[in-house]
Amino acid sequence: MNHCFVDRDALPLSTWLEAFPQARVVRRDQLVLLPADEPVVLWVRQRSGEALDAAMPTAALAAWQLLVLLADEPDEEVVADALGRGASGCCNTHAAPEVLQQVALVVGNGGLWVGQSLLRRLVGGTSRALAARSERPPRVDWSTVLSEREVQVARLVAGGASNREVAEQLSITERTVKAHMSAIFEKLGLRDRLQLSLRINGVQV
Amino acid sequence: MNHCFVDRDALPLSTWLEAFPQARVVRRDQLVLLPADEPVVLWVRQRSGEALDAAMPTAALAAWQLLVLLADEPDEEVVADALGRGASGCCNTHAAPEVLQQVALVVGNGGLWVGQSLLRRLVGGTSRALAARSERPPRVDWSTVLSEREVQVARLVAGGASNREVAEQLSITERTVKAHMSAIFEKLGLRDRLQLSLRINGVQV
DNA sequence: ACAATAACTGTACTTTGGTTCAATAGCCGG
DNA sequence: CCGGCTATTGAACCAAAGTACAGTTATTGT
Repeated sequence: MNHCFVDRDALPLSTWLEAFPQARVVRRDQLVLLPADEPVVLWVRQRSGEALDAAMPTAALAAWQLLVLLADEPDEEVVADALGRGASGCCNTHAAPEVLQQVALVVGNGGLWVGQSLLRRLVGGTSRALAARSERPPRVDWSTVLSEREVQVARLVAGGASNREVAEQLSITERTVKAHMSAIFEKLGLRDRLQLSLRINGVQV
Repeated sequence: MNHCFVDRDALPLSTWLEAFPQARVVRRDQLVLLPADEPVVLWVRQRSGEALDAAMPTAALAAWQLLVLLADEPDEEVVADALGRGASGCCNTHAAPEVLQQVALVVGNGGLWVGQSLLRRLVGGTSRALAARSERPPRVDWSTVLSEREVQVARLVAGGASNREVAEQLSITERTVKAHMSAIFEKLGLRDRLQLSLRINGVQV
């Protein structure tokens, strides 16, 4: 299976090429120039604020072309719209390489991939859901870098918990939570809890 | 893949251990103390008459933690609710070992197990799923609720920027950034920038 | 036995985040 | 024209986050 990333500019994210070193990267207006004789997954990026029309090709997809939407800001309506236009799936633009490979596996075998969190929204459920889980596995194995306790703290913080809430949850002092946080920042080279959240949830580097 | 059964008491059913002899069994309050360096499926039991809140963990799930609800009395609404809270599936508490293994296979590979009836509904098309969604308490669409400027601030903050960085980026005062943030929190009913990030990045519902 | 690591806590401090009082100015629809 | 919305900013303030320095306890490996 070949892979082709389609973006406004032909500037691939490093994660894309990590996932598929052989992948082609083209601008949107060059999409029609692709060779048409081989099966390919088109990874179409929709940037922040863009309408779906701007990203999705207007031409019909060939039978051997599979399309996955890479959304900078995933949104269930956009996903539903994309699926309605023939896309085989949707995931975050900044998803980790392993996730992209996983998506490719599912899509390549005729499946649909919409990401667990997004699918969950389609299914329904209460709007005030507390569970915060990314459909992406951690980008680096920070579980090996961090100690067991630090990972517990990091998990809670990444889910939106304050230091006090973490302290209550783990039955330790808020001071100790801070100590763990400082160690976490030091080890991972991060600045604050928001960046930690982005890292753990695989949203960003 | 490891398996951990979570119940009010740490008393596993025989079928559970038949399906996964290596499985761990813990009480609900011990959930956060689990080792964090290995992928695991959490089999959370909801006993008869219990609310979902009693069974489901309040803390955020890590990316490598998958959650399957074991319901003593499976109910379609409960299933939808559980999925909305981050579960990867739901089946009967007393399901046969082979069924549990089947569920584990699907869930472990990133799929959702929702049982035949609910699944059939989803296959019916996303449009119907969306229609069903619109009947429930509406989840505010942040990009339409916020003003244009607020959206700009929100995006930068969600990406990890500090107030000062946002101010520089938009050529305004840090004070103004704060004003926008307050308005954003008010409109979206959020507590701080970390929750805003989770909302915007689609990690949280 | 000893070094190293992890977990935990205290006091004190600086920085950042967020709110509460304001206030000024522009735009737009009724 | 005016009421409402938006953008902007100030000063002051409180709360939370994060750092610096210092210390105890337990465990583990050499």
